[in-house]
Amino acid sequence: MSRTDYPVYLQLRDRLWDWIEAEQLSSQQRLPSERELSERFHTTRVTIRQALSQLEAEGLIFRSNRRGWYITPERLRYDPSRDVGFNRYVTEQGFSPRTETLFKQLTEVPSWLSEISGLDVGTPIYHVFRRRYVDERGLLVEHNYINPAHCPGLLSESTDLSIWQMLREKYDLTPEHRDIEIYPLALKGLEAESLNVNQGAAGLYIQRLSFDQRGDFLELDREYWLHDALKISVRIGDRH
Amino acid sequence: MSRTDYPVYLQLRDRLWDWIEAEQLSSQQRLPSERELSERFHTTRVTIRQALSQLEAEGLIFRSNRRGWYITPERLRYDPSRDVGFNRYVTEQGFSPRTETLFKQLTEVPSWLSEISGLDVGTPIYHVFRRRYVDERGLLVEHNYINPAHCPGLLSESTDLSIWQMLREKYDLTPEHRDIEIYPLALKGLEAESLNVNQGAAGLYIQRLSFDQRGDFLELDREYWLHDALKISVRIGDRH
DNA sequence: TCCATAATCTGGTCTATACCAGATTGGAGT
DNA sequence: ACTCCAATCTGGTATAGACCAGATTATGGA
Repeated sequence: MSRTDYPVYLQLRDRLWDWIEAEQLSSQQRLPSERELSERFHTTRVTIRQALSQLEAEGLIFRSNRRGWYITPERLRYDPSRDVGFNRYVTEQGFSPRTETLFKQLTEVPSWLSEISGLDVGTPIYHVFRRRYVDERGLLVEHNYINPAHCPGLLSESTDLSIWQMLREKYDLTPEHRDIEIYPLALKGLEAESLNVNQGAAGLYIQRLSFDQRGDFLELDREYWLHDALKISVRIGDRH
Repeated sequence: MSRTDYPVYLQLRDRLWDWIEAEQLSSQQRLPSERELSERFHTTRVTIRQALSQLEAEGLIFRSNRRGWYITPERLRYDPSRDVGFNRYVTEQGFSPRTETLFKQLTEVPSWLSEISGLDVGTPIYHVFRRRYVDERGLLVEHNYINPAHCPGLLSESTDLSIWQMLREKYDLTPEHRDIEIYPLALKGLEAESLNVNQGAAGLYIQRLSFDQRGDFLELDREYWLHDALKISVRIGDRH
């Protein structure tokens, strides 16, 4: 029934898919090693790796550096237009969240940030770098750049929870409008290392630039997600 | 100056990047063949392909099936929350758009569409499948499912321009609210073939589900974009 | 029991080679 | 000039092997 000119690695993809279904492997479970799979399916490691990469691109499996291949959990639904914190999203969907602050510092506005925020180069700015987990899988890393003019002393607070909740409750800050950018990219450098993926792994970039009522810059959020980790879901035009 | 434990294919990536800059290759220009590059950089074709794939993931170059590698054009800015037609977007940004209708038909609502639209299974529905180009590069394919109850005779119109414009001007239809979903996926089957990319090539999926004031289903739009083709850009909360 | 270390297992990288199929090109014949 | 077809060029697929580095596991001594 299968087309004979169908490449071996795509046939293997289908057989692996079926095998995973038959074995009822579930979220975060480990597959047999590449060597074992290549024997079981009578092919070479190179070809089995091509098939595995295919399933990886499709989001069925993911790799953990030099540890093996695992079944990808369900995507997290995510609405970047809302201020709801990450932790609430995750728990609402029945997962367990965790946030790690990798570093936080007071630094100076670089030129690229000056261009999009309107702040002068060299102005003080908070910079927080965090990693977020769902069910102990690191799904994204996030850079927050926050205008200290509106929230002095922020860095002495804990940043392992929602920054927006803190800004709202402690400093009475709410964004009036936002510029959001989203596009696929390759995870590289610090972001790839922090997420324990290969250089060039597929990712999704989400940037949120927030301003207050006076048009002053409040915060910039740059998120780097694993490509298979989320499903953006937004409702537009519904006021109730 | 380079770390000695840096893998060869990443070093090659850097050298290729520099070489492309030095040669001032620009949008849609072709690179030398893989065999030529592997000689020029004193390595094998397999390794040069790894480096090329890296640059492909980063969006610097793209491949055209069995023709060669080309420089990726700038990303198209795109706001899926607005009703502005594709053609207008593209021309506003200085590119030339083109749309091809691959097929259009009157069919029946399948179960998956019934679940998200609220229409009964088997209800008549228009189905249009189109391919969109920017500067003669096919960037996306798109499935439109339109409720014929609101726009009888739509299929006899030309569908090579904006469907929304037609719905608005000819049938006085405007969506009251929309559910939008966005996530990265692998392009497969019909979508991969229509875009002339390999099975499993990285892509971005955008789905828009539109309802009218009464909450009736108007239209479903499922777009499959090349991963390097667009940058989603949305402004939220700004009423002026 | 604990901890340091060695053996082992895993995916990651790389070479060298071969053949295939689709796309392009060049030339012969009209 | 034009058309058709064969030669050639391209990336795509596949084999068989090798070695590396990080992660895990087993082991043996304190």
